[in-house]
This record gives sequence, C-alpha cells and structure tokens, in this order.
Amino acid sequence: MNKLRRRATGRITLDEVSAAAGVSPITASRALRGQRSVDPALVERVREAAERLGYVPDPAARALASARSSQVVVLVPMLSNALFVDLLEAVHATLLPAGYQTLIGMTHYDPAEEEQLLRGYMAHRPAGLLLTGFDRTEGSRKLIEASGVPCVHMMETAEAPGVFSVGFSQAAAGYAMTRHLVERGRRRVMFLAAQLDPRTLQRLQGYRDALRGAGLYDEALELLDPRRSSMALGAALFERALGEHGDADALFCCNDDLAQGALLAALRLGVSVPQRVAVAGFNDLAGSDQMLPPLTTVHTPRVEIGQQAAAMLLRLMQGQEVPRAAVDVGCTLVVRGST
Amino acid sequence: MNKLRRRATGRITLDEVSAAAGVSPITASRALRGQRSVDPALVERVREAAERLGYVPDPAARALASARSSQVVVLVPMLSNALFVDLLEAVHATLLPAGYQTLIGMTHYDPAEEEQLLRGYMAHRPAGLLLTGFDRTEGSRKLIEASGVPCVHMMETAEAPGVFSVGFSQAAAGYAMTRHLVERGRRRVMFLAAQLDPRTLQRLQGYRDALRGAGLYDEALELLDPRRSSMALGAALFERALGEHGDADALFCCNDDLAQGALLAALRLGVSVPQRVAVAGFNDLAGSDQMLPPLTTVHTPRVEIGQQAAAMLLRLMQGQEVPRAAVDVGCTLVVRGST
DNA sequence: CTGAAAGCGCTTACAG
DNA sequence: CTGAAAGCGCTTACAG
Repeated sequence: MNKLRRRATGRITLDEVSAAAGVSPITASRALRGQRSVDPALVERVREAAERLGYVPDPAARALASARSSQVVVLVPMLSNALFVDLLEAVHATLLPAGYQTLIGMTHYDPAEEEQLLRGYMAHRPAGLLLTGFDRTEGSRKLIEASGVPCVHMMETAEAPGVFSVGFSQAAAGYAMTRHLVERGRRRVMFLAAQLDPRTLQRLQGYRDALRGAGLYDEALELLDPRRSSMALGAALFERALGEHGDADALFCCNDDLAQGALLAALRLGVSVPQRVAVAGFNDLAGSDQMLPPLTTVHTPRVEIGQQAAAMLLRLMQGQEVPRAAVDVGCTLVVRGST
Repeated sequence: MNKLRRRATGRITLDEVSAAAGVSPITASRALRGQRSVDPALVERVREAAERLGYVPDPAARALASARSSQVVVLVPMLSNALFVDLLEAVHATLLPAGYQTLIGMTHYDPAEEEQLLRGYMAHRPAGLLLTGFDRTEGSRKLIEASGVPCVHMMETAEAPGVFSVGFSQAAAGYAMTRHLVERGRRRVMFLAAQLDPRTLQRLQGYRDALRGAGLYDEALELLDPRRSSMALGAALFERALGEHGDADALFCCNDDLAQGALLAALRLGVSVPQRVAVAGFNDLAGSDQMLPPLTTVHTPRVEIGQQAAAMLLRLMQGQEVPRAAVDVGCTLVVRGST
C-alpha cells in the first residue's frame, strides 16, 4: 500500500511529505516554495505535513535539480579593515533570514585573485553575487556575464545598463572633507594615504579637485604609500609629513586607522591638534570618537550599503524588478575636535 | 557511436571526461579524487582529459551522491571583536586551498542562537564543524553527535574522549597577567570586564586565584559589565573604577578595546599611567602597541589556533588519525609601558 | 584494479 | 490547478 521506500540516509524527503499530505511530490514542492498557483487548501495540507514530519529541504538536491544553489558569494578586499566587517555582517544578517547562505572570499585588493576566487565559487552555482567596487579583470567580467548570475556591486555606484550598485561617491566625500578643512582656514592640506586601492584614489581625486578649486593644490602635499593601512603606518606617515613639510596645517588621512595613529603620534611628539595641525580621517571606525581630540571624519554608511545591496540582490534573484539600478546612499561629514 | 548526450546545461561532466579518457565514469571519479587504487597510467589519462576539457566537478551532485558537501561551518560569537576576524581569516586561508569552503555564522554569544544556526546549516551536510569554545546547548551537542560530522573546538581546550580542541588556558593567562601586576608591586588590582562570556569569566577566575594566592583578593575590585566590549565602555569603566576605588593602583581589562578606551580616558583626565595606575589588556589587538603609553597585554595566538584547528579538522574529515586531540598553543605576556 | 546498476532528493519542462 | 516522467551530475556499495 505504501510505495515509499525508506531512504538509506534516514532523511525525511519530499516524497514522504507529499505522501503524508496526499498529493504528488511536484505539488508538494510547489506548495513549499510558495510558487505557482496551488490550491490554498493543498498548500495548507502540505505545510502541515512538512511541519509535522520535521522536513528540511536538501540544498544539494535542490541545487542539482534547479541548477542554482541558495548561496550568495560575497567578495571583499579583506576583513582587517573594520569597514568590510560591518559590510559583511549587514549582508549576512539580511540574506540569512531570506534563506540564503553567504560564501565569503577575500581578494586582498587584487583583481587576479578575485578572478580566481570567482572561478572557484562559480562551480557552486551561486544564486547571487555581491562584489566590492568595479575594479576587476576582463576575465571576471565575462565569467559573471556568461553565468547569468545576478550581481550587485557595493561601495561605489555606476550608471550603466544592466549594472546594479549601492554605494556613494568617494570623490564627493573626499571633496567635502577637503572643503571643510579649507573653510576652517587651512592652507597647506596634506593627503596621507595607504593601500592606494581604487576608492582611495577616488577620494584623492576629490581632494585634488577641492584644493585646485581653492587655488591651494600642491602635488608635494600628497603622501601616498602602497603598504597596508594601519595605526602604526599612520604614525609613521604623520612624522614624515611634518618632517618634510613644516608648514603643513592639515592632514587628511584616507582611512581612520591612519588618522588614529597620526593622532597618537601627535600626542607622543607633543604636537597640538588641531592648533598646530588639523587631522581628519575617513570611515568613522570604532574608537575614532574616543581619540584625543576626537577625530573628525566621514561616516560611511556601510551597514546601509550591506543591507540595501543584499535587498536588491534578493529582488534580482527572485526575478523581480529593481526600482533603481544605482543607489547612492550618500555619506556624512562628522566634525569632531581634531579639525 | 557516441552515447554521450550533451547535457542541457552545457556543463562539462564526468561522463565526457571519462569518455575522452576511454574509461568508465567510476574510474574517472576515483582517479580525480586520488582515491582507491587506480592504475597510475589511467589516472594520468583521466587527469589530462579533465584538464583539456576544463572539467570542474559539481559540488551539488557530489554532495547529493556522497551525502557530504565540501563546506565547513565556522561559528564565532561576532566579527566586531577583531580577535575573531583574525581567527576566521586563518581558518579560511587554511581550508580554501584544501578544497573546502567556509560557511560562517555569528552566535552573538548566545547558545540558543548557535543551536538555531547549527540546525539550519546541518541541512547542508557540512563536511566539518569549527566551533568557538564549549558553551552550548544540550540540543546542539546532540545534533552534532547524531550527525557524525567531525568537529573541532577553538579557543579553549578540553581533555575528553572524542572531543577535539585547539586553544589555550584562559584562566592561566588571567593568572599570569595578574601575577605580573602583583610582582610590579601593585596591591589594589581591579578587574574590568564586559560581555561576561565564558572565556572572560575564565580569565576572571585566573585573576581571583592569583590575588587570593597573594592575599590581595577583594571582591569589590571586580567591575563586571554585561554590555558589549568597546573603547567607549572602557573609558566609562575607567572613570567608574577610579571614582569608586580611589586606592586602585592597577586595572586589568578583559579585552584590549576596553584597555585602549581606559588609556585614552586616563589621558583625557590627566591620570598618569602607569605611575598613578597601571593598565593591562588582553588579546593584543591592532593599535595596542601604538597607545600612549603602549599597552601591556596578553598576546593570544588566534592565527595559530585558526590554522591548527583547520588543519586538525582536515585530518578528521579525511578519516586520518590526529596526534593530539587537545592542543594547547599557549599565549604570551607582552609587557609594554602601561604597567 | 575496474565497471554496470542504482540511487542521492529535488525540480524542470511538458501535458492535461 | 495538478501530475508522470525524466533528468540534474555525481558516488556508493556490490561484483568480478
């Protein structure tokens, strides 16, 4: 009477649920996914049976049959920059309740490494892609396009057909901070940067535009160091900046950890901030409000970016329309005591 | 002549590889996995064919057929504590080259939340589990045991049959730091703690043992705050500590972010460290060496823990023996200027 | 050392 | 709105 073989694995299957509900497996499958038009009464019966039996769908079987998994690949440069930790947490918190898992990868700011990660992860038939910025190889671009997997870019925005993004203008933010310093009467504003990734260079562009507009630009005031950003490097750059440019009256650091290191170096060397020199940061990371003096910085809305990018991807993965393909969430100048 | 149907998906399959190599799919499968005894000449032929065709195994099909995926579930309390970021990066870097992906989850220090995550992730048939500490629900324990999935615990160690762990003694570390303070002549040593998770409480135990041993223990000197650890909280606890205990001459903070906040508060309030009061931290996080004065702390080897735990899990997943089930990697007292 | 058969648990068209 | 059939791409015993 019962055509159900007990599976060797002991796992409760869709077959058992559908039998318990007195429908076919296909109907049970559709009912459980809330998909297509299924008689509401049957949906209820199937739901009840699944609940009662403790049925949990098998992601592997689902992925194999549908050629799409429930996993979203999220690629960020690195986790040692707290910015990306916040971004990742927000993405994760948005995706998990919707039934998607997060497969994270770290590119170390290297497009070739990103392509390699992408190539490996694509075999998993991800349901979606969340990438940082737009700096990637031609190979990555083709891989993504050929796969047809929905993709949303984070941190920067771009207006282009078929390109989805959530971020803000790094250049505008760099411009705004520089203007703030100029408006406070600073005339020799230095730019201290590390890593020199694309977004840092965009901020630099904003800095240049602002200083040029004010007739204060001087290439010598740019201190660009390709090494990884850290408080220790910030301290070193601070010393070098004041050593090489005794007349510098403001230091715009491309990331808060550099700025925090600079502030501590100032304390150590007895250089008064902001009297002798103003110090500004970027991102508003943990601890910046605790510094002495508290750090003026740009608060970047990474939590909102993570949430909105994930929400946008969710819509794309479900085949829904997205109201705006490029969402600029803006950012905020936070003026504290250091400028 | 060619019995190969072209798959609708266009994906290169094992069937095509085996046909190209002139062997059966099973042999091709075994050859590619480097498993069982297969004629070396055949292995070579299969490898070559796979390479030439650009074959990439399908993880979903593999998981479905073998009832085990190539994913490792890693559960940590939260990423806003930089400690766990380092741990996670090390785990990830060890697992990825070995062909395993990382599925991360954040428990927020809540065993019930951990159980829920575990329940959800178990449906993915993970190949292995990497968990933080030993504080979990009975339900989680049963779930893990019933699944038969290899599991390694990180951060703490425990000697028990069938239990695998890589970590260090939090109590011993707490004891060592407290002894250091006592040996420097401190008599009123306070313990400032946040979060109050199990490992923090173990450090507290070490602190108590050391002070009791020296005849200096006073319950009133423990400032325990269940809120999340942060620099801002450290600053607040610093003020409260000195306000309530004017005679305190040392503050042992359970995490570096608290200690960094305390150090900055001291600067702000004009309290000289270490003359008036010594300040010690725990974990040796980024920036602690940049503080003013540089922070004395315990360097916890989270990178080694992540690497070794992942390496141990790799052995377990491959059915190999593990030399030692409980590995204590120790930790190091780092004496800087603050004590 | 190698292979034919069966199965893992689900979903996709295709019918009705 | 519902279902029978076929298939997704691999691996597990079981033989030989």
